[in-house]
Amino acid sequence: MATTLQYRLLYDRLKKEIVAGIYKIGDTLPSENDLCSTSNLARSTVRLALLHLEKEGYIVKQRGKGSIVAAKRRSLGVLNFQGFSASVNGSVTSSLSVQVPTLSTWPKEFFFSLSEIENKAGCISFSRVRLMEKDPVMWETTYIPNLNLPKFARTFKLTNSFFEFLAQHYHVEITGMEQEIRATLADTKIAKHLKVKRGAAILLIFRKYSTNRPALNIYSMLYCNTSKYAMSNSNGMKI
Amino acid sequence: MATTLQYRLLYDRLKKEIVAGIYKIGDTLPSENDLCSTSNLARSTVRLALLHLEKEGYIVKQRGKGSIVAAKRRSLGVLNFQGFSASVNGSVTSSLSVQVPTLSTWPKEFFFSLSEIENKAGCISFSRVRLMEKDPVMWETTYIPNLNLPKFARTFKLTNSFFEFLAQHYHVEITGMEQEIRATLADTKIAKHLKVKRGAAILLIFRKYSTNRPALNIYSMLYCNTSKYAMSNSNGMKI
DNA sequence: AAAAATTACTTGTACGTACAAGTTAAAAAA
DNA sequence: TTTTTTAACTTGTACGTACAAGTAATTTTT
Repeated sequence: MATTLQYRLLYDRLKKEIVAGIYKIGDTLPSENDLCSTSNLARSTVRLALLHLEKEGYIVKQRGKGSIVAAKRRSLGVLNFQGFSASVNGSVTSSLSVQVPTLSTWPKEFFFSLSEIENKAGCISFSRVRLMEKDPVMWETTYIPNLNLPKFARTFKLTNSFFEFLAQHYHVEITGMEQEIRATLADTKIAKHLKVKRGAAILLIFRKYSTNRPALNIYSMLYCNTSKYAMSNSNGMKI
Repeated sequence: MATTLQYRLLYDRLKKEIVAGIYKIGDTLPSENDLCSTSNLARSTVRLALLHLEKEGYIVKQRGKGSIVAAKRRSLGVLNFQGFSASVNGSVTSSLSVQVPTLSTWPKEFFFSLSEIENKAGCISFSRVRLMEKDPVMWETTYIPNLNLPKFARTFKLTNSFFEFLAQHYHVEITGMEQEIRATLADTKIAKHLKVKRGAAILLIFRKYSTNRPALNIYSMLYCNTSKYAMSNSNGMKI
């Protein structure tokens, strides 16, 4: 259903024209009064449209000057906190399998403390390397407690999006995330997987995702080569 | 100079009352019409005040219901050493001054692209080293455009909290943050400030904070020694 | 007793007017 | 030519009216 809200229509039109490059970064939009007359709207309605454009970072308003088209915040690179496949914008990404899903016990000295239930359930783990433009940039090992996820190890394919798979097959939704970030030096194993020299600077991230199943947390350990692509949060994160 | 803007006065009053706990989280503020009559303002003026409160996360508006006091979003995605400013947990933290606030031009090849306005305004920068239990763990350089922040360079003391200072003296509130994270190797300068060996693994973070002043962004560059303390987001980040 | 309709609230959209305040370029004065 | 003033723009604030649309409790109907 298409909206018939006047400010929405103007907002959509201007946004389209900015995205299409009709108004370029640094350009000033037509003044509010101009927009009023050309679109036959009251100024308050025009201002409402501009307010939303500003809120989303398409323009910056300056008293006495006008509404200036801004460089919309978009992630330069790579991995945001929402998961690899979700954040793609233009770059070619893919995955290499390192270890297919395997049921075992939890590693000793695990990087997050586990609940008794998780501990008893045992651990499914798998490992893959992520590529950006054919460069390996991230080596990711994921650990899940083996809690009521029938047939997971057999049916999950490493080329799939893990979180989408969980949502579709088990109705598991991610509700939160904690992480610890360190810098470390590449050892032989890391060097091999990420194709860097031993002693290169590597980003090391431990993550704990909580889900809508209270006992089910997902853990992951990431080694990242940030020499070419940085880790970033895609768009102005609210704090 | 105290402002005489009507919406500002109402905004300040409501904000104070929220912070003071007169309106608690989950409470609904008086309706827009109530605020109109009690404060003798037009509804558009009242809405302007509420708009600003909403933008800064003090309230959430819901059509048909009202303006509901929200838990102000605080440092959800901000990576930090456990124990700095927000989430103190016993650790003794302090700051060492490296460079007091200085007005100059922006560094060439700045890590974020600057707007024309920011570029012309020039740059105030300062630099400090953060300690955890007497260990230097972070070397932070902050860059601010010199935009309508009178006397900043002289009055800001490096032992103060920078964001609190901005809020108190200039009504500047942080509304968002973007960051880029890399791993790098310590050079001589980093080694000296963080007391590590050259070639040690160092976390490098570029941040861009946006504020309630559309043209005013705050930039900072952080070198972190994560060998003893990791960076983490304090509480389960909503994703 | 349960379902439907009404009513009284809430915020959202849209119209209008008027003046204040910041910016910039052109015109006037030095 | 240089400086100052003016004028013509821009967005910001503040007032007003009217109705649409969502919410929730009450009243009416079934």
